[in-house]
Amino acid sequence: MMSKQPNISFGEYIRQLREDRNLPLRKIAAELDIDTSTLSKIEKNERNANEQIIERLSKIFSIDKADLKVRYLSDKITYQLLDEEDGIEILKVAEQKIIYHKQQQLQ
Amino acid sequence: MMSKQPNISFGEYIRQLREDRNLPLRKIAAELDIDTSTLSKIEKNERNANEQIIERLSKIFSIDKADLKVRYLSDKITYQLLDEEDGIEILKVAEQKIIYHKQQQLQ
DNA sequence: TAATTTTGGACAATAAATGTCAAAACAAAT
DNA sequence: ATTTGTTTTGACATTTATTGTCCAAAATTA
Repeated sequence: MMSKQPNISFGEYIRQLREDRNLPLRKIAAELDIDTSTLSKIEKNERNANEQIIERLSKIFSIDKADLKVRYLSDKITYQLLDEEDGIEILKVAEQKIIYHKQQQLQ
Repeated sequence: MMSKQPNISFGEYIRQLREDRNLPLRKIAAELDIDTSTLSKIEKNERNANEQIIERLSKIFSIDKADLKVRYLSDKITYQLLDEEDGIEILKVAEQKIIYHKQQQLQ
């Protein structure tokens, strides 16, 4: 389970990591091999990250990659359901379906 | 809460509704104002439905629209997380985020 | 076998995401 | 207040994904 600040967004989280270390966008963007402007947008949740970016961010900041991925994907799902009436129930049903599929995979 | 067969997919579900009534794709597709082939693909989860289609399906089959939407969106989320290691945890975190946002909206 | 239904592939048109750049806005200020 | 560095914003071309549509083959049923 994630320990701290589960309700901070993915973008806010990596911005926090970066600012804690007093690093400019320029530096991290270079390490990620993306444009400064793209990283700025990722930190403002206006652009998507991807597997490679998450991988590299986890290395740069020495954090768990799986944890970062959870933050990223949970954000995306949250965003998809934010305007839905039955967001919570949709998640519950999705959970049952995933459990069911996992079960099927074992057979 | 949805009562029956929560683990059947959206496509399988509406196919079942249709076949229970012995109706051809042609007829339902006409009512939905979409191509027969598109409806076939929706029933095989190879194409997306949308708000209008869900709305009309719920009327055609006299079922609850919200329920149908839960089926549809939970399917989409399930599909997104099916290959993820931490699918369940991602959903839990998303749930917390949604609850948090809902809470914020009230203030 | 004929009639009907269903499927799969193809295609253009539309929409969404991506990578890139340049200029504007902001902050350091000392 | 002008410089210096950072961040944000918008624009744009390119790529990728989705949509609507048609048709022919495959499958099903009569």
